[in-house]
Amino acid sequence: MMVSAQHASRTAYEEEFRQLWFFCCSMEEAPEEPSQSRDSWRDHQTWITTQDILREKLMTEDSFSWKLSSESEPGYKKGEELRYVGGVDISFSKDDPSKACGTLVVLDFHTLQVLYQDFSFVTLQVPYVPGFLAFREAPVLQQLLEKMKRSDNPFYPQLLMVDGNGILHPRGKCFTNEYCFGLACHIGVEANLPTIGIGKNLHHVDGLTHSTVRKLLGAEENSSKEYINLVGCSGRIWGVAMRSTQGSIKPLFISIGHMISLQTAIMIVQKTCKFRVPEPIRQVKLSSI
DNA sequence: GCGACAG
DNA sequence: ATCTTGTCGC
Repeated sequence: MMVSAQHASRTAYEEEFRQLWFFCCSMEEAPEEPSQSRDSWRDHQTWITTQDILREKLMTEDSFSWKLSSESEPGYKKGEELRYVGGVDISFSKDDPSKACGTLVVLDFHTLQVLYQDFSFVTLQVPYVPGFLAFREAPVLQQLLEKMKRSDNPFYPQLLMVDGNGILHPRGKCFTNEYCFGLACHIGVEANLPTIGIGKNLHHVDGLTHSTVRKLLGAEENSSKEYINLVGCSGRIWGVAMRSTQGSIKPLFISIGHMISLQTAIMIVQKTCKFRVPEPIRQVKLSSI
C-alpha cells in the first residue's frame, strides 16, 4: 500500500497505521513456537471479521421502550420506566492469570440497591489484546445474561453498564476512522441490550491522549463542567470525559455501547454515581470474588 | 529514561 | 486486569 505517497495530510491516517503496526508487532511474540504466532494471526483475522459483522447491527441512538422517570408524560404507565440497570465485570486470579470470575449484578435504578447477583468461574484461553477485549471477556458475561434470561428472571436488565469502552475504540480498517467497536458495543449487539461503556482509563484513539484530556479538564473555561466531549483530531466525538464526583481529578470515560445516545448515557451514568465509578460497576466489582 | 492504547 | 510503591509529568 502506498503509504509514503501522501505526506501532508497524514496525521490521522498515520495514527491508524501506527496502531495497526503496533498491533501486528504484538502478535509476533512467542518466537519459540512459530506455529503459535500463525494461529494468533488467524485469530486476529477472525476477530476483525467478527467485529465487522457485528458492527453492522450497531445502533447509536436511543432505542428502547422504557423512559427515564424525569420525562414522564401523559401516556405514562407504571412499569414503563427504567428500573433494572445491570453491570458486568471480570476479575482475575492473582496467581493464575487464566483463572477468572465473571460477575453480573442488577440494581434498582432509583434506589441503587442490588436486586440480583450472579457469577461464574472460567479459565480463559484468549489473551488480552488491546482493541479486542471482547473476545476475552464477552463470552462469560454473555452466559450470565443468557442464564438470567432463560430463567425468566423478572430483574433482567433493561440497560447494561460495561466495564470497558463502547464506541471509544481504535479498531478499524487501515486508513479509515469510521470503525470502532469496543466491549460494550460487542455485548450490546450480541445480547440485544442497550449498553454504556465505562472506561477508567483512556484508550488512545484518533489523537486523543491522556495529556490532551488533562489539559481540557484543567482549562479555565471547562473548570465548572461536569463532562467534556472527547473530540478526536478527525472532529469526531467519541464520548465524554466525566468528573463523576465533585472536583474529582481522574475522569471517567463514557462512550455509548448500543441502542443508546450519548446524551442519555451521560444522564444515566450521572444518576448512578455515588462515587467515581457508577454503582452498577462498583457493585459488580464488590460482588466479584 | 522509554514506550505509546480499554481490561 | 493484579500487585506494589509512593505522592507531577515530558
